[in-house]
Amino acid sequence: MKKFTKVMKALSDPSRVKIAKMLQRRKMCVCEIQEALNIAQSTASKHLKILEEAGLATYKKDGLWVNYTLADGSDSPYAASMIGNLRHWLEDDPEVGELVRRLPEIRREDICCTRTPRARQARG
Amino acid sequence: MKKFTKVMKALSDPSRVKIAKMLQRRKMCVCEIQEALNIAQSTASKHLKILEEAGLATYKKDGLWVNYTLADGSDSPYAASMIGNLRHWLEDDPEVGELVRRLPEIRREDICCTRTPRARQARG
DNA sequence: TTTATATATTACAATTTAACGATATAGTTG
DNA sequence: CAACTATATCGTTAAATTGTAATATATAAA
Repeated sequence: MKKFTKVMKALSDPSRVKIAKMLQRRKMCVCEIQEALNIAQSTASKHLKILEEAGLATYKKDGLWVNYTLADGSDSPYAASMIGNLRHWLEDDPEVGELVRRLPEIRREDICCTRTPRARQARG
Repeated sequence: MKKFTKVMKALSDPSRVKIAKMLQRRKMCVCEIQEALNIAQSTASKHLKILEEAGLATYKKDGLWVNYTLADGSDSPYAASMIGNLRHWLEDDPEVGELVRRLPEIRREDICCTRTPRARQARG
């Protein structure tokens, strides 16, 4: 029961649904999601944790970066089913559409590394 | 988006999931659900309203009684899908099992009508 | 080893939710 | 119409949720 309601709760928040729909397109790091949704970093991180604990998302560390992807559903049949459904659900939602349209412009190289003096110097 | 998250939110509460699993077996009035879940009448009524507004349940009035059933899903494809999934999901959940086992003993005639003097008199 | 940086965690304010008792409403019965 | 009854709604309270800034952690680079 808990395992089921956890998946439902995870998908009951619009921000998390949007994250899921973006991860459906490509892997993303926390700062890319923060940028795409225009939310605080801690907020993005927390949402991702909730998705992960429901079995809807996973991550792989790559140095400093943490790449989140949609889970394969092996953790939870409920999550598996919802991930499958979300492939076609909400494809024509206006908010999701706008997000997806802007997705190519959301690149980690433009977001994080350029913000500090040292980083700026590094790229000239 | 809202229509989707509404379904998810409705099913993110254990009491409402239990109600859905009971309605899967048979139609029920508010006082039967109140009795089955051992909750206040106003609580049962509110849960049913949330399920109804998500497109997961409907009701038909029959005199004083209001019979709730699972919806046919025509209101929302998301609700339709979840109703379908819930047919097999959680069938072996212990809490749901216990509820379903006790379901035959939950009869409106034993619950509501017998509580007042006049009702008692009416049935001798 | 010091500095930088991407992410996670914590602490807290604001909002939402769930539960209840009390009351209102709608329909029934005498 | 007056009493009764099943359900809905309202007002309140406690708990959970959401979002944020501040801080901690882990990894990389100098």
